[in-house]
Amino acid sequence: MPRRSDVSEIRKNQILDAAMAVFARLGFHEARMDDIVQASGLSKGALYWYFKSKEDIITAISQRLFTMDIEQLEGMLAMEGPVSERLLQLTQARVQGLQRMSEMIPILFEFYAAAVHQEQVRQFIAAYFQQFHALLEALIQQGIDRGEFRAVNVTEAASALDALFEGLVMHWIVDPHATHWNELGQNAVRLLLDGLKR
Amino acid sequence: MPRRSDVSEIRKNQILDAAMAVFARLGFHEARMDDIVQASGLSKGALYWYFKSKEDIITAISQRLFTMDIEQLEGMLAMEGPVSERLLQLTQARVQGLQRMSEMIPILFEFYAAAVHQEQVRQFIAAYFQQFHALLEALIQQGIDRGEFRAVNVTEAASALDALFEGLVMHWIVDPHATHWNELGQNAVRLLLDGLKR
Amino acid sequence: MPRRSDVSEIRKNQILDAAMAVFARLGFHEARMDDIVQASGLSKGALYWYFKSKEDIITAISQRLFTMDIEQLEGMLAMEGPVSERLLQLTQARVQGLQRMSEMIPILFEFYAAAVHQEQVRQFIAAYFQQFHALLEALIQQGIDRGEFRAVNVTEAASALDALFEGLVMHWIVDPHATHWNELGQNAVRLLLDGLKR
Amino acid sequence: MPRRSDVSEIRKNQILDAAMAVFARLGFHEARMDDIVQASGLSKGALYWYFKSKEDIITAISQRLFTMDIEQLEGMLAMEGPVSERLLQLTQARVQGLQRMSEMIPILFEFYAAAVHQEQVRQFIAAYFQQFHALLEALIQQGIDRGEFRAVNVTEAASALDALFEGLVMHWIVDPHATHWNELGQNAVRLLLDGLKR
DNA sequence: AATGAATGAGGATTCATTCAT
DNA sequence: AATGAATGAATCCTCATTCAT
Repeated sequence: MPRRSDVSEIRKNQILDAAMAVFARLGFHEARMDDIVQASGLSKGALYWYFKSKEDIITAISQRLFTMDIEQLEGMLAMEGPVSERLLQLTQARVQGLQRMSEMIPILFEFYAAAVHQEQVRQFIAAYFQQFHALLEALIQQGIDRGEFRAVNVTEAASALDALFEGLVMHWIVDPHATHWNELGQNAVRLLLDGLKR
Repeated sequence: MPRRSDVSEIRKNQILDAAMAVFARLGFHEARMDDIVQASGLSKGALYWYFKSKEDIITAISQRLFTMDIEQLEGMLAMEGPVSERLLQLTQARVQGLQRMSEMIPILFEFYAAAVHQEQVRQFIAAYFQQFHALLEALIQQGIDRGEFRAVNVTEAASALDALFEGLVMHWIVDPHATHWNELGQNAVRLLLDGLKR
Repeated sequence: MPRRSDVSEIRKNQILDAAMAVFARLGFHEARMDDIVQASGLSKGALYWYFKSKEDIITAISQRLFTMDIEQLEGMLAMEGPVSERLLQLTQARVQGLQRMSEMIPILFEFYAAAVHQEQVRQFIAAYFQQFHALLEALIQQGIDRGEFRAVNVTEAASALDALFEGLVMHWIVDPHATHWNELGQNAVRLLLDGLKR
Repeated sequence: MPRRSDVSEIRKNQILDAAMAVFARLGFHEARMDDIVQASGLSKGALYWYFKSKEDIITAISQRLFTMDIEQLEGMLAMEGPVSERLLQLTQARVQGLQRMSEMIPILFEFYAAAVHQEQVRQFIAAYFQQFHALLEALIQQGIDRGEFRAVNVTEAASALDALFEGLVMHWIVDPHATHWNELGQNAVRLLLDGLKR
C-alpha cells in the first residue's frame, strides 16, 4: 500500500534512471530534455515538477553516484585476515562495481568535467575521494599495526592506492570494452603491496 | 621577411591560445565562439577563415595537448644510471609538466568527456596513452635486463605506472591548488619501485 | 448556520481578494495562477472550482471595481444646497475613494490596457464612465436650472469634469505616493466651476 | 550614400516600426517576437542583434513616444497673442497629435500599465508629464503677467490643465473612434479659461 | 584575408488548465 | 468541494555558421 509521498520518490527515480541512460548515451550537453522526457515515459511538465532544471537533474545524479556505499566498504575494516588480502578483495569489489556500471562511465567523465565549473558537483566528488582515502588510510594503518606492512607514511601509501584506482578508470578511454580490468587492478595493487610488505 | 604561411600560422596559434584560455575558464560547451573571437582579438570571420568549426578548434587543441614530446621522453631510455632513478626523474618531469599547464587541466577533463562521443578525440588520447605506456614498458624491461628489477610481467607493471600517473591528475579535482603533487608522485612511484626491486 | 452558498461566496471573495493583491503587485501578465493560489490559501483545484479561468477572475474583479456605488453618488442629486458645493463634495468623495483603494490603482491601469483587447472589460469601464457622466450632466443641469451656472452646454461641461477626474488618476504615475490629491482635485474643479458660474 | 553606421539606425527603426504596429494590435503580452520578426521583414537573429530582449524593444518605444517634441511645444511660449488663444491652439495641436497616432493609443495604455512595474518606463512618462506641466505653468504665468488671467496659483491651474489633457486620452476607452475629440478638448479648455480670466 | 551583420533551427523552461482521486 | 500531480503547447532567446562586402 504505497503512501502518497512514495509517488514522489518513484517519479524522481523514474526520471533519474531515464536521465542517466540518456546522459550516458549522449553526454550532458547533447542530451535534450525531450530525450529524458521520452525515456522517462512522463511528460515535460512532470519532469519540471520534480526537478526545476537540467542542472538539478545532473546534481541529483551526482548525489546518486558519489554519495555511496562507504559503509559497505567500511566492512573491510572490521574483517579478519591479512590486510593485503582484504585490499585485493577491495580492488576486486571496486572493479566489479565499475564493470556493473560500465555504461555509466561516460557519465563519470561528464562529472569530472562538470566539477571544474560546478562547485556543488566538485564537492560531491571530492567528498567521495576523501572518504575513500580515509578508508584506505585506516586499512594500511591496520596492516602496519599488525606487522604486515613496513612503517610507511600512511597518507602517502593511501594516496598511491587512490591514484591507482582512479587511474584504472581512465583506462576506459583507451579501451572502453576492456574485460581484463580485474587483472589489471589486481596486478597493480599487488605490486604496490609488494612495496609495502616488510 | 615573413612568408605568407607564417601569418597563417601566427593567426592559428593566436586563435588556439585564445580558445584554450576560454575553454579552461568555461568548458567546451559554455564557451561561445564569440568568447574566443573576443579573446583572440580577431573577428568572427577570421576565426572561421582559419577553422571551419568549433569542433575543428577542439580537435586542433587536442593535437596540441596529446601530440607531444614523446621524443623528449624517449631520451630517458638512452640515459645511463639506475632505471628506478630515471623513473623518478620521469615522474618529476611529468608532474612539472602538469604544474606548468595547471590551468589547462580543466581542458583535460573536457577532452576525457569529449572522447566518449568524439572518436577522433578518443584516438588522440588513446595514442598518447599507448605511447607513454610503450615507453614505460621499455624502461621496465631495461630494469629487468640489468637485474635491477624482478622479472615481473612488464606490461602489468607499466599499466600500474600508467594508472598511477593518470590517477595523479584526478587529484586535481580534490585539490585544484595542490602544491605537493611532486611529493605525491615521487612517493607513490617509490612504493611501486620497492615492489619491483629484487 | 451558514447556507451552502455562503461558503461559495466566502471562497470567491477569498480568491478575488488574493487576486487583487497579486495583480496589484505583479500586473495581470506577470501574475501566475500559483501566486493567487498561494495568496488565497486555497488549492489550485479550488481556484478552478470557483473560477474557470484567469480571465474569469479578471472579469470578476472588473465587476468589483467598475460596478459601483452609482446609487451612492446619486444621493448627490437629491441633496440640497448649491450645486457647486455638492460638486466639490463629490470631488472629495472621489479622491478619498481613490486614496482608499490606492494600492489598487495599478490594477486600474491594467484594466485600461486590457480594455483595448477585451471587449467585456471595455464595456464595464465604458458603462462606468457613462453612468458617472450622466450623473454629472444631471448635476450641472440642476445648477443651470437654479440659476447658479451659466447656460453652458451640459454635455460639454460634464465631459470636462469627466476628463478632470480621470486625469487626476493619471497623476498617480508621476507621483504614486501623492498626498495632495484632494487639493489638486478641489482646486481644479473650483477653477472649472468659476468658469461655469454666472 | 549611406554610411555603414546608418544601417544600424535603419534596422532599429525598421524593428521599432514593426513592433509598434504589432503592439498596438495585440498588446505587449499577446505580441510574440515572431510577430515582430515577420512584421519587420527581418530575421529573428537580426532582431536580437539590435535589441537584446523584448523588454528592450518596449523601452526603446517608450523613448520614442515620451521623449518628444517639447521644443516644438515651447514655441507656444515665444508666440504673440492672447495666452488663452495659444492654449486653445495647444489643445488643438495635442488632439491632432493624438488623432494622428490614434492607432498607437493602445500602446499608451500598455505603457501606463507597464510603468507600474518598470521603473524605467515610469520615469520616461513622469519626465514627459513634468515637462508638459512646466510648459503649462510658464504659459499661465504669462497670462497672469499680461493681465489676461487672474492671479491664480500657477501650479494648481497647470495641474488642472494637465488633468484635462490626460483625461481626454482616457475617453478613447469609452469611444475608440471618437471624431469629436477636438470639440471636446476645445470646450473643456474654454471652460477652464473662463475660470481663469479676470 | 578580414569584417560583422544576418540567419534560423533548436532548446530549456513556463504556466494555464485538467483530472484522477 | 478540494487536492495537487500531470499535461504539453507555446515562447523567448541562443549561438554556430554563413555571406555580402
